Amino acid sequence: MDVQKRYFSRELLIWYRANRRDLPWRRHSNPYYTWVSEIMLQQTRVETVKPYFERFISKFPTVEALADAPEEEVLKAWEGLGYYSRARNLQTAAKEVKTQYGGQVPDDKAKVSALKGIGPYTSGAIMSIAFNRPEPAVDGNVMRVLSRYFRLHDDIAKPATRAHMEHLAQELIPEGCASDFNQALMELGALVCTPKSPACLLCPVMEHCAGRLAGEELVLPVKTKAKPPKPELRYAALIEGTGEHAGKVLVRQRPATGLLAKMWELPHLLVPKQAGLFGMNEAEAMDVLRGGLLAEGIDAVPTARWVDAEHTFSHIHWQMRVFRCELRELMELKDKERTVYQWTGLEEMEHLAFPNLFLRMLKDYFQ
DNA sequence: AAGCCGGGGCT
DNA sequence: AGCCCAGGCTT
Repeated sequence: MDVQKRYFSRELLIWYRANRRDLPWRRHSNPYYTWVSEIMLQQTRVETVKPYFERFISKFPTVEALADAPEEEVLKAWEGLGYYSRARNLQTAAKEVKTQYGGQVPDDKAKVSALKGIGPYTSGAIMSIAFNRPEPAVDGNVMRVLSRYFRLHDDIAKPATRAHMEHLAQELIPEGCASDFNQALMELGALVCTPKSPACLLCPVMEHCAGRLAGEELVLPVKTKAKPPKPELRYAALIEGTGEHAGKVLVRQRPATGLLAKMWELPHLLVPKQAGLFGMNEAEAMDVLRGGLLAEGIDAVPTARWVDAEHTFSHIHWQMRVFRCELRELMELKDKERTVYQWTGLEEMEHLAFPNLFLRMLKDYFQ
């Protein structure tokens, strides 16, 4: 192995051992903790994950506790984190680990990889961090670091590039130090070799960083851009209860698959784009909403605009206009057309999982 | 290979 | 306000 590689592995390990962050999932060595943290850390920052991880582990301290929990509780514990299929896959996998492996995460790459929600990165992370096995764990941080240090111009959005990086990353693991080294690589990407303004002067491997020496630290890694999200206009209804439902709001549960699966929301409809409806006036908009609600068995009259809200997913941009509505009549709502409706106040919300968009609107309404 | 899945931080 | 970040699954 050449000097540049040896130097990298040695210096990075030394740096990490002096600079590793004290994180909740690093306080004890427990494969279940490693697993939960790695799933939460997919697409999510450390600072965001910390409080979720603490709450999640106190609610579900073991694989078995997670396997045996009601699904709604798991989803509720994930509320606000996003990518909710992660939570459902994690529980599915926990049931598998409970029944097939006696509740112990197996020290076996093939078995770990076969679990729901665990792909090449996460299996590598679990095998290396929890069991100190010399497996690569190549995430976005690692690809950025390696692209820069070795001055690789391959597009990191391409699967073939990831395969190359995995080979390189495995080669770099110092004998017997897979756990620390893989964490060191990711730690460097998170703290020093950051996407926007890398702190090269603080970097333990700056001297042999080919990207930096070529003055290319800001153009690396090369990555094709994602398509912009598709805009969607939606009209939503804030239907306030009366009588026995006074002080509550009508909410519904989303279908079991697809976007925001099984999460709760305000009733709303997608405004068809054809008729140039983006420029619809208020009265027309309320008419459209009234018709949409009626079609679901809700006889409610929109009375006034309440708030506008925007929310961007990776591929869709929601522009939502919320109207206050007066309820005239409610048909049999429970399980109607397989859609579950419920009146909710702050108390009921404790048990229903909402995406952040609606969570914020409802908290705002109730406070 | 491309599209589907949330949410937040930085400038 | 607009840009960027990013694993795994499904098609």
